[in-house]
Amino acid sequence: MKEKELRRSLAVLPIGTVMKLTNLSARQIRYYEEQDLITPERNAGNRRMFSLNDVDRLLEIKDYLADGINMAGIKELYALQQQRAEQKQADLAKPLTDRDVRRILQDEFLNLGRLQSDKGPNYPAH
Amino acid sequence: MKEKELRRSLAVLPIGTVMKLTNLSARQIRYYEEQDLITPERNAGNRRMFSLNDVDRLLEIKDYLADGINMAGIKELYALQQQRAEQKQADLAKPLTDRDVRRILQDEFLNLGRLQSDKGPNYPAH
DNA sequence: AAAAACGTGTGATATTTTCTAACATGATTG
DNA sequence: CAATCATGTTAGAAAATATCACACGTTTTT
Repeated sequence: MKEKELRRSLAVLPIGTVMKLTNLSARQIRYYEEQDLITPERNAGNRRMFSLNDVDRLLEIKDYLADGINMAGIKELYALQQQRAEQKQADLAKPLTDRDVRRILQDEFLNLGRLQSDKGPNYPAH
Repeated sequence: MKEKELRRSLAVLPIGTVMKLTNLSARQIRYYEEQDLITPERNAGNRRMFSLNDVDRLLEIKDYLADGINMAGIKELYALQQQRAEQKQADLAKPLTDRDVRRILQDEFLNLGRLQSDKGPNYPAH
């Protein structure tokens, strides 16, 4: 699935194509960029070049706008989404620190203790 | 798989993008079109617009040329390939005519007859 | 060998596309 | 009502692309 993501993020489309694909005006597309909702690349001649991901996002933006959400709201949505993605990435990167390991082990011992002693008559099932 | 094919045949790329993607010069790309090896679409302003399939084909053409096949040869290859695709399509469209059915049945009967009589000592195995 | 055909590079010129920047505008919103 | 939002429109400049013609080194034909 890595190759596909690469393809989808390749900046190969000029604004004219994106206009047709999204039914947005050049003005709208540039404005959304100004609002940091998308960040198309630039080629050597300063022309904006868009990826399929950009097109997807523009279509999303259209939907959000149709739902009455304004630019600021959409930007906020993407910021949150971005944060969550980063967190997930970080979690994957270093799955367990030493502290995590110690904490987890300690928890297990605590549970062990609880299971073998201290079982009163109303000890919760399982 | 129909949606994917649609995407791959969408003419969305300008020649500049295709040049980068294929490492071919504009001259080469236009010449290959002149030789009917590709047929990019044109937008309202007469600019060539290419699909991902076009890019694939251009890369193929590059390979063929590197292998020493000339334009005419490549054109022939594609013509044959095209013919086979059409035939396959036709076969799928009307899988069996009445005549086919009768012929196939007759073949089976013939084979039956051969199996049950006429088996000499050297009858081929299977 | 001379001539012709191939595949490509290059240059000139015209047209189209895209860029930025500015001003305009109807619809909210404070 | 004044300000902000989201978009349209226009102007002028730069970039990308189109066609056409000529050049040129390599095969292929005659």
